[in-house]
Amino acid sequence: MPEGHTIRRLASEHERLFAGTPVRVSSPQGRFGDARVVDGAVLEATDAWGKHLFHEYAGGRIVHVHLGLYGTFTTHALPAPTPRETCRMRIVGDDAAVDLVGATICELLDGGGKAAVLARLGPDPLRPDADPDRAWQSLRRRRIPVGQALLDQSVVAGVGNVYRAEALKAHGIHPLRQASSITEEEWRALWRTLVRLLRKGVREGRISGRTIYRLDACQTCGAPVRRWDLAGRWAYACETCQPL
DNA sequence: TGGGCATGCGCAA
DNA sequence: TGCGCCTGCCCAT
Repeated sequence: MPEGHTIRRLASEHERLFAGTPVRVSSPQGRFGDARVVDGAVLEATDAWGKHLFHEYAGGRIVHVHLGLYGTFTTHALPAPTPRETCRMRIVGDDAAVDLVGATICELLDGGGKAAVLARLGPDPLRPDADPDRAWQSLRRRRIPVGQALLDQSVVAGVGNVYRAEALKAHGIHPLRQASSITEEEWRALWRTLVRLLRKGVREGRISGRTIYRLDACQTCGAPVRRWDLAGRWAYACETCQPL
């Protein structure tokens, strides 16, 4: 379930479990060979930006994780069970262990590497320092549908298919409207909704209260939900609530 | 019990 | 443009 709210929760949990103490880091599967570089190091802090998670170790070593579509972290009490064969990274601390499987990215970076990742990302609605105007400046120049632009992580970071569908629906905006046609007022309202929905997702640990995403009928008016392929991802709209 | 699908993204072709 | 990643969930059988 990895949209931005999931990553934020993982960052908080991992910081609570491990921050300030040395941890054992390994790669039972073997595909994260650089695990040995941080094995035994102190995890100083965690950070989340959009769908990207960072474990920041002493000495400027940073482990960067992106879960992709079906990567997951699981947390175990100690003693941790034997890791499954596909476990990309295991972290063991004083009180708990976490296992990572199925991730798209699990790599070692330095500060410059992290900066390069962040440079490709737009503002994250979950971050207090996020600048929605940066996203607006980016959005208004795009000659693509607004639904496509909202999934572009260089415009806004952390929004996935569910939040895209629900946020546009909440404001009666059809996903196929041109990004450049969105007014500044509409964008500010959309941003506030993204902040509200993502924060709710962090609080609840899941995305609740869907009104169109993967539903047959609009929960507002009962009209059938239209679904079509938009740049390789399913898009959803109630064409009564969101006229084009 | 097993097939299909997906809240994502990078890369090869 | 389509595949690989390699899991969890839902649904048909």
